[in-house]
Amino acid sequence: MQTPTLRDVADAAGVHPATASRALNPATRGLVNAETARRVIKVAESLGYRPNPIARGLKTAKSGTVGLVIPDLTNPLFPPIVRGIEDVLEPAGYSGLIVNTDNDPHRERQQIESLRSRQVEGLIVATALLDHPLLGQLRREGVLMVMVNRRPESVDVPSITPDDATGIELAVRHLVELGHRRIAHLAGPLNTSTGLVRARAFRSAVRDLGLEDDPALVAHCDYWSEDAGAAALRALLDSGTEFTAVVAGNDLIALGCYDVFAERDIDCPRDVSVVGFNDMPFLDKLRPPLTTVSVPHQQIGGEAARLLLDAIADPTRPSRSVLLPLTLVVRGSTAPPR
Amino acid sequence: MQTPTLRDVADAAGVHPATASRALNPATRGLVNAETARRVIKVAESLGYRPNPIARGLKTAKSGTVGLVIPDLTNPLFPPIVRGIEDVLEPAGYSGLIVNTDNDPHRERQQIESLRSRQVEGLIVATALLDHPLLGQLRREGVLMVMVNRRPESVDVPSITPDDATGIELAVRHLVELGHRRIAHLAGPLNTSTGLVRARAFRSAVRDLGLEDDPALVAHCDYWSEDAGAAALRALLDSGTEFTAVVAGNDLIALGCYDVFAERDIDCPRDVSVVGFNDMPFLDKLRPPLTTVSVPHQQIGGEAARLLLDAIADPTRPSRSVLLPLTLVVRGSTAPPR
DNA sequence: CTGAAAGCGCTAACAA
DNA sequence: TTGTTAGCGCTTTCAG
Repeated sequence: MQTPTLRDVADAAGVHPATASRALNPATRGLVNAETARRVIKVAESLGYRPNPIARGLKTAKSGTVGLVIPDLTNPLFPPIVRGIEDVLEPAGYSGLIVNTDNDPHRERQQIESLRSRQVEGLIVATALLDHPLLGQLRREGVLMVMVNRRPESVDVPSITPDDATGIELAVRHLVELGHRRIAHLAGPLNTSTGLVRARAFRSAVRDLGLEDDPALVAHCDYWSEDAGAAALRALLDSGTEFTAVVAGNDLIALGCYDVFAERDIDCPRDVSVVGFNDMPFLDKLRPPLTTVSVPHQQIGGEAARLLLDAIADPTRPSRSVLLPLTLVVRGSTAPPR
Repeated sequence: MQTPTLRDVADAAGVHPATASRALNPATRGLVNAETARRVIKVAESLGYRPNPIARGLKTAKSGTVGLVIPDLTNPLFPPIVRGIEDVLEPAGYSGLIVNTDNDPHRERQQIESLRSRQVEGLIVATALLDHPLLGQLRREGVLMVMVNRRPESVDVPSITPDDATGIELAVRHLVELGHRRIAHLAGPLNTSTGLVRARAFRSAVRDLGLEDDPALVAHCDYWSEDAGAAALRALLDSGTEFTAVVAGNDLIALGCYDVFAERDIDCPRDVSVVGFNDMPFLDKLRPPLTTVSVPHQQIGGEAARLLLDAIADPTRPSRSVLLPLTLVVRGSTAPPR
């Protein structure tokens, strides 16, 4: 036998499908005689009835799904975020449809198209391209959205972001307290909001802590990758600029530094200290274990999902944004300068 | 205006909705006058029409979704698998619904329930519990399934698995060629098929390569975790059994060994060589970089998705299983014994 | 409190 | 080749 439908339940219970529907839906159960309701429920159970959310969705125009737009699930940043999202969506009866954009605007457009046609009720967007025309367009078309890890500049969209500025300050302060005076920054790509925010935060932290704000101490990476980090550090080293510590734009960039250290026989942390950003898994297994700013990714995902569910429940509610506090995890890659 | 429906397109093109439907669907386009078809398509485009797969699904009893059942997305094993799956599903017009079971059988049951009620057309299951009664039940109820990373013993279900046995042999052979004679194995949990297969493969590889098959050289880990790996290695060390190399059940267990090496001042690879399994990201950044058996996770995911799509296309096709070849990645954690 | 009837958006017979 | 009709499984008016 096929999976039973509402009709089957109604027939078996000797009621009209509409009555069965009301009895089975907790929200409308009150409209029905308690006795009848009980009977319907029992029959439904014995038949192994499970409502078909697709059919329900067709009627109610709610799909029970939301789209998760991420660059690449394979980037260790995202799995915890996705997990945090799912853990909040699931008990609310929602599920997430993941798409990977590889940061390709064309692909992103396409994927979002596809999500919309699948009738997602909202979007959680974790792609980091700045100034996206698509963003405003979606906004205007009334697509509910929450931004993760990035605060849109021009558009009024709820967002949930780590407090990057404070995180960077934590890193710089830690180095200053160890006695460092010449601290370099390997900034992430400046066309990403994260890269920009962290680079700005670095310079103001340096000034606030009474160090000289020397532009020569900031190098830029073209990508958030080990290779780009290594290249930037090499350039910095080759420029002859003196420094005793590095604040990397993220952990991958910091890993690139490790490669250069091996290559040039530089002893970390004795010659140079390094601080990363994100606290990816297994950083404690590196030699030396990487000191880094820890970002609560799973919590970020959870908050994002909550924000979106709120927006779905009441689309008129003004858009709220959340800034999550970060912590510094001190490990072995930082030490006093010698 | 709301998003246009097929009706709107039909009206605007001056045809019946059914005609519009035929014109828009590539599969049935042949049934319609080429001229008319072109017109309908143009109108659809200009209106920004996008078909509603939910409504379509209600009619055709196909949801265009498949369920991905994994233990925990946060485990670095799974993101590449999921990515591989999505990359195959997407061009086929399908998308994946991910659920995390945390290896809790109750939760798993529940999640699969929920997936089924969402009308997924099939399941890709990557959870590793052996001998699952649920499995047979689903099978009997005609749920299409593909197993990833594990070959179900009793039930006839298509599966796609890495060739663990050969992988282990690769590892053991490498160590033997380096001159090791007393090689230990830190086996994963024996209630997982992976743990079992690798442990068996280890013993037969040892015999095949002419070493003594000493049971004292095999220790068992209760979990696939660093802590369990560390505990197992400590126990082995404390037992007084002599060995110069370790084949770890997976990379996490190998990482646990690194912790013990640090703790007990053991020099890897001079005192003890270690081989991992899986080739997780960033293993090359460890000190020493971990030699490990590389598993093509993304490809595994892709194959699994293909298998499932095949089964969906023709459910009567006999179930095929795939064994993917592995390679050994030699890094710095293995060296001749001293 | 319950039933009747209509319809969400689409597709698949069947008829013309 | 196109239109008609019916219906996927469910919810939601509106009567009764």
